[in-house]
Amino acid sequence: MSELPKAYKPQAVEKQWYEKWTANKCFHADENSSKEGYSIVIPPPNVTGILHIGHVLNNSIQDILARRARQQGKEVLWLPGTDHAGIATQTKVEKKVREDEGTTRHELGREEFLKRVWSWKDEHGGIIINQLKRLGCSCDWDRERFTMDEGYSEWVSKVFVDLFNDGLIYRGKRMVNWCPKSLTALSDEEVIAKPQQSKLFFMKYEFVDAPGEYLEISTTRPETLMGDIAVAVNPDDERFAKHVGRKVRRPFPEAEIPVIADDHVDIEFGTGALKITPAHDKADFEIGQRHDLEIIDVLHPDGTINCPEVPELDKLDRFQARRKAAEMLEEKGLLIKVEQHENSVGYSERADVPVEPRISMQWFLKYPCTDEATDAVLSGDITYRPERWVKTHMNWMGNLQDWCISRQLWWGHQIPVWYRKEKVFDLKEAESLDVTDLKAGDIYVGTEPPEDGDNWERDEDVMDTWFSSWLWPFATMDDATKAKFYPTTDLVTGPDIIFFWVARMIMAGFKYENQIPFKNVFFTSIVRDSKGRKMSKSLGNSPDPIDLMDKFGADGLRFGLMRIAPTGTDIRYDEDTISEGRNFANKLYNACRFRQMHGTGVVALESLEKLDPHHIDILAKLDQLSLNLDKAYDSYRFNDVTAHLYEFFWTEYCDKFLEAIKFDFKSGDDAAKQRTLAVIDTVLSRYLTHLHPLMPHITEELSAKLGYVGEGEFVMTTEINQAPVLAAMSAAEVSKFSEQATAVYSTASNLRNLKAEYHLAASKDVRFVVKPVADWVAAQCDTLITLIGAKGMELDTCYEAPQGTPAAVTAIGEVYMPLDGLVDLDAEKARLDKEIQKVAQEVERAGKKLGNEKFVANAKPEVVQKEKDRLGEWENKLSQLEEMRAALG
RNA sequence: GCAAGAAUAGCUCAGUUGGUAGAGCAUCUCGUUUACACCGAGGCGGUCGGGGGUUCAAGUCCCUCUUCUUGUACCA
Repeated sequence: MSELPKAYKPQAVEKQWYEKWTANKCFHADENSSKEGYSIVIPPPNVTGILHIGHVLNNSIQDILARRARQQGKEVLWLPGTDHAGIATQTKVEKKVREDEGTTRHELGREEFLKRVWSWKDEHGGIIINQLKRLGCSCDWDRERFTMDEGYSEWVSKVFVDLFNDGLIYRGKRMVNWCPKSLTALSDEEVIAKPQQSKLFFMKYEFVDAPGEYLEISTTRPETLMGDIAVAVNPDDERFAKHVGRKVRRPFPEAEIPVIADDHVDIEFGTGALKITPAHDKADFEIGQRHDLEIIDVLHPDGTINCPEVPELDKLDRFQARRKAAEMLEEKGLLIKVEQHENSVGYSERADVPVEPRISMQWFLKYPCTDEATDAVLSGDITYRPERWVKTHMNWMGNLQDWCISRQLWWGHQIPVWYRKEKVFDLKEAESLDVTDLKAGDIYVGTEPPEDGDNWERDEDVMDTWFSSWLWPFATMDDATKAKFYPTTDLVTGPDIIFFWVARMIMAGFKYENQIPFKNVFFTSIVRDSKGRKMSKSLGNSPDPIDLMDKFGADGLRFGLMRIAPTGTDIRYDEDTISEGRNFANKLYNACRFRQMHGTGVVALESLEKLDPHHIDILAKLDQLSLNLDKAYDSYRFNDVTAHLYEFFWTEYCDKFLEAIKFDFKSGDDAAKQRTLAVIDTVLSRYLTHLHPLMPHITEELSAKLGYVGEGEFVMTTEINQAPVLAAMSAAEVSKFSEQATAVYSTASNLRNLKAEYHLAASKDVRFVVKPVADWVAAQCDTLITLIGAKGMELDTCYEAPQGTPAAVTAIGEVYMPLDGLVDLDAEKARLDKEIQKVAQEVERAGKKLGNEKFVANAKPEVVQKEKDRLGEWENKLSQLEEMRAALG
């Protein structure tokens, strides 16, 4: 055992322990184990993504749960993996292809492009995994999965085919969310509504039968007016009812369109007349359906105008076209005014551009097992923490829309549908396709390509990434693993993907495994910056966790983050909190270094005989810590876990206990020293085990260095010892010692205070005289001297203090601080008066409360008793203080 | 609009059946005594967002208002 350096350097230590754990297969989950199973599947991060602070929070919690479960003797599976992240990854690679090769994916062709994506994946796919390892994550890496690996892809196809055969998947022409940048359809969940400052254009359409007479219309999208096929008014709108059935003139391309009546139109909004563009607005589309209106699409997929009849606008970008169309209206004298108007616009989650409502042929899924999934959450078979997310979940479940699962991308699971070549055109243009079309023999749906493949053409689209993710809890496991570890125990994820992922996994779980996929869902907080903003790359406010680990260590980062990880709300990220984690690691390290300086070899605690109050006290607090941790873990209160660990070690162990025992080491009494070392070893070895889930590396390091864990053994694989250390001692005796220790500590605090008031904080020459309250005080004087930093402490029941001797009433009795030549009578009088005033106030307050009959009658007996005890103490103190004050004249 | 959450010390946050408001950081004063200055001792700092109510007693329960966050709906 080598002497430890003065400050803890986590970097090398952490790396070394991770390697040791891996080499010894500590993370391996044995599906044949007879132990109780515990399992978590990781929310798979984007395969080419990099770690951000949200991942750190999320995965630290999972690691803490997994490590704690191992310590409780469970067989633990933490199953890791990554997600192919269709749009995000494809977009990245397209950009790279454009930059590096000056070409596009279409020029390269599907096969060549996919080669580029795979090599990008191979190049960057390991980054986030290595970052998780750096963090200390105890995943079973032998079971690492990827949503596009072979077995997983088979599952995805199988599920598609199965749901198709069930009639739950169909193809149809629908109004979908179209991303003009990624050139693909999106699900409703991938559209983010953003409030915007828009312009509301007021324009006028001339009545065909009455030239010079106009109908006023308001719109935010003049660039789509070429697609107008009608103007709608509310049938109850008295202003316009008479116009229904008349025709107005669309300005360009010029056309006569009818005025129709529809309830959807809001009389209050704008002019009360709504232009109907069924191709470019969801509501207009529905109105169009009701009135059997023609659909005129005036946009290209990329958001540019498709309207050769109006050359001024044709091929313009939609936003340029908006301005241009307004100008054209103005030139024609048809623009009345433009108002500022706040509305919200749907943005593509990935590409961050406004989505375009667009009619297009897509594959849709009717969700399976919705009833079972709803019941599972409502009945509590699946627990949500915080519970309020149940409501959010239910709001969504109650308003389910069919899921648009096809994407016009190449990177992903290609839809396993083939069209007979000679009919491919008809089939692709067909209004709808579903299981009934299989019978005609013109489409083929299967996990394997059709045998006469040359006669078939495969659907080009791929599936939404989430269509693979929703199978994650079971598609990642083989049968033996499932038998042991499914359903999984805990799922830890962010509430932002409750619809994307959590809710859908529950439905898939019921559909394919006939049961819930997980028992508890823990939703983490969202980490925000100090101004309360979401962390984002574009804002540049997202700290790099790797930098933080370089600076504070993985353990420090974990501990610091967990200290502020609440169960409910968002957390504001503050680097100072992380540095507290580093400081704590250093404190721990130095406390262990202090132990090491007093000899090698673990000293066993063989007996509780002859232990001092502060020994018993710290052991009692250790036992209490264990109980507190159980409670905090049971309720997933990680900030409580952290707070208990912090408080016990820093305040109770270091600030109080370690200071108190320094006298044992100075005294020269070897037996006393050995007893103290035994207590230290008991506390440290257990404490390091308790702390391990939060700070896995340093706890292994120190346990090994101090010999608490043998060569080839690990804290992480050691079952936690739950038996109380003080089991052999009666509760009454324990509390007697604890009270004595508490009295000593509080007296130390009082006397330090007294010293400070006389500017003697630094002086160690001060002597004290005590009028003790009990016999046991005598044995505590040496400890007190050490704690206070004083020269001596005498007991003298009959002590008569010289006039003006500073004194304090403490838990061990009246204590005097004789100061030769330093006595200032007036100062001491003033100090005592102040103290008396304070105590008198307390006596009055407690007296008043106890004088209140209703309080005594209604409050719980223990509350009343506590108040009585307090009053007694204050009164006692007051009379002592008054006595001392009287002695000064 | 609807729903959920939040508002406590200068900052970040605790405060679990109502019973004398807490921690860390920051700041100030002292201090390198055999672990640790990534430290120790001590101090300063709060009418718990405003207003009402219930109660002997409210940070905690109820009502209401204000501000913020997050969903969600509508948005021509």
